[in-house]
Amino acid sequence: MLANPNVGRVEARRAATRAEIVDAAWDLVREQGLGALSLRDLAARVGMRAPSLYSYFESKHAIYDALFADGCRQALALQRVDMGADDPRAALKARTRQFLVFCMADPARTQLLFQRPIPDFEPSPESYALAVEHLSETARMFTAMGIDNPAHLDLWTSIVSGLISQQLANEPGGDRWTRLSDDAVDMFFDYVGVATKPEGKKSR
Amino acid sequence: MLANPNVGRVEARRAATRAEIVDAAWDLVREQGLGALSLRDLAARVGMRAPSLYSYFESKHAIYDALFADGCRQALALQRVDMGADDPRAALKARTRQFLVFCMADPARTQLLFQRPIPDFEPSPESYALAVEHLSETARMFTAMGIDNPAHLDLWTSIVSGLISQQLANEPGGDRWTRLSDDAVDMFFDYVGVATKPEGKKSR
DNA sequence: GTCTATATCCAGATAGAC
DNA sequence: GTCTATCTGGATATAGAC
Repeated sequence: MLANPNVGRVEARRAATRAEIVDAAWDLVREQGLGALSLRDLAARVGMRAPSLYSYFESKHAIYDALFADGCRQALALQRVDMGADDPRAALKARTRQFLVFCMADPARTQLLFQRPIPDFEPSPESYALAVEHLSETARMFTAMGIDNPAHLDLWTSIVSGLISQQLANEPGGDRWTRLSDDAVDMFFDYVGVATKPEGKKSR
Repeated sequence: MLANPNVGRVEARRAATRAEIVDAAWDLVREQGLGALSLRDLAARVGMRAPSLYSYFESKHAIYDALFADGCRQALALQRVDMGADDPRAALKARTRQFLVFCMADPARTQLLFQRPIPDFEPSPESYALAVEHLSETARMFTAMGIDNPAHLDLWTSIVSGLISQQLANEPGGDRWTRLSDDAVDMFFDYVGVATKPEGKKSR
């Protein structure tokens, strides 16, 4: 068989259109909420009619799944930027603030990624793997800090998710709960008893 | 005007039917989720047709509102049972366990009361007052324990809501997070620094 | 690939007879 | 108060022309 140089081009075009649809879907759910996403509106956003979307996604669930995967990749990318803090306590504070900003910046995305908002929607295994990787990354960070008790990791994720859910449910747009971020880290670190500064690391 | 003894009877009948509808609505949302509540199904449960519900509630939102108020009253009733613990730490542990059982027993109710699950639904002022009362009751308990910093109350509500949201979102029916209840209380109490046993109170 | 047209189904709410 | 019948509007998804 001969190599067909058009195959790559046409596939790239398709991928670009899919990405355009996903971006438009983010816009819609940001404006109207996760549940309000309709294929009609979404198609209109990208200059199509609803049935044409089926050329790119086999169902509405597949679109949610693409959003889920996309959101996971955004969260992972954020998690990989270096925060430049050597002290574990300061590092977790910085990381937590960063994560809360990420979550508050787009409540619909937060809902989709970290809550269970769409009835009958479950991410595909491939997308779910991205979510697992996000948690694994946190687990690695905890191990590096000397926190190896899985229950402590669960306790921590629930603290963060509590700040987020209270903020979003009771005062979206405000900071009554998110501003407790540093206090939450202190409370948690005091409880699990990790050293605030590993001595003899910073200066050589 | 003469007093009409039938007025009371007919109103009582109406209230009873309303209560019957609310109970049937709880059954439905427990089985199928909050969002799946439809007037047709609800009417069928109580042996009616959908339009007849409008004799008892002026809209679907009014039904959600009645559910919200009813759930608040359940939570308030629970909050008022004496837990028989004099030590603040033990008291909060007992109270928290009780609250988590209440929440896990009916995830749909928990969602309705403590999250923001129905688009465009906001409880009426009268119903919302019940929710405020529930929080006030917790605040009173905290004051009695010597915790008067409002930020600490917010921190606590977010800890509890975090345990609940993680448990419901990631492992409904399990106890991976709810079993951290006592640890959470210890962590919190250690941080806010209240005395575990107020001395000279127990024996007189 | 995209369209029109349609199938199918569902929802909440209202009109008016009884 | 309850019903039938209907209004109005929405949804996802499919068939088939172009």
